[in-house]
Amino acid sequence: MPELPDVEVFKRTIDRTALDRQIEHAKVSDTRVLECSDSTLRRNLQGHRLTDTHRHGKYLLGRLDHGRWLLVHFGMTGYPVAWDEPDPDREPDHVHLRLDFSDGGHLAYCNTRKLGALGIVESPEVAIEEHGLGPDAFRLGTNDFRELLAGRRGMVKSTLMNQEVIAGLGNVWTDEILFQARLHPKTALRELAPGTLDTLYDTMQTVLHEAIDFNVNPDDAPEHYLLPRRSEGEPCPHGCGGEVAKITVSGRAGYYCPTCQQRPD
DNA sequence: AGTACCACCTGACGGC
DNA sequence: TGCCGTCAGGTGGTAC
Repeated sequence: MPELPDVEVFKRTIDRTALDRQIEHAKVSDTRVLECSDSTLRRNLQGHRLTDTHRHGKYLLGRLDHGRWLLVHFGMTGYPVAWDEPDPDREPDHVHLRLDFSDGGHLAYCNTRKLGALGIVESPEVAIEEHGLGPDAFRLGTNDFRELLAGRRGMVKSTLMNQEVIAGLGNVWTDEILFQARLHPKTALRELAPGTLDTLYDTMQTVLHEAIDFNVNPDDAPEHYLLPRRSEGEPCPHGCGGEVAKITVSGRAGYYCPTCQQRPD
């Protein structure tokens, strides 16, 4: 599930627990998510420090003190875990990479489903280029947003989820944004008035920032959020009296309120 | 260009 | 209890 808000929360965890700490040892325990060799990863980490992090969409990049960057993608089930217990083997489940700091702390990359990525890249720009990512959803203005979507003929949900257009939105947060903007997921972009696109942009910014503020924890979401009600038959969080329904858009399961989110016609 | 579907992978959950 | 099918959902590839 890690999308932009989740990865931003992960970034803050890593900033708080790992920056400027000497990496004494890097242990790779699962090579299936590596985009580089095991030895390249270890060689670039051991004896070095992370000095800064940068998030682009769902990717997290950590600058190392030699200038190259650690690239991390969390896939659907990835997350970082930091702990300070002296015993490095008391680690969480599904660890793929564990960093042991010289002062005794640890940071692990965990990922149950092994759909993710770890690698070493020259720069964030190179990584963005190689993965064909559009601009990050937080680093574009309302004019950029309108221009990026202008001339596209797809459905609004599919387009927002397309990382080549805008980087950061996945299934869950796209649904939330469309619910709050009261747009049907299958609305064709070309049907949207420019003013509606501006509203959609504002909603996207608001929802993503709020999500980070409540640490992406569904239990802490505001009352009017769809997030804790992502299943068929749940009462509409806008209180319209309708029920949450499931819809398939481009092969992805989406949730929405058929009463609040009508297709324009 | 856009849609649809599959594969990757594994844990959770519902049905019987 | 326990097996089994289905779902989850990010990315990437293919077919149309």
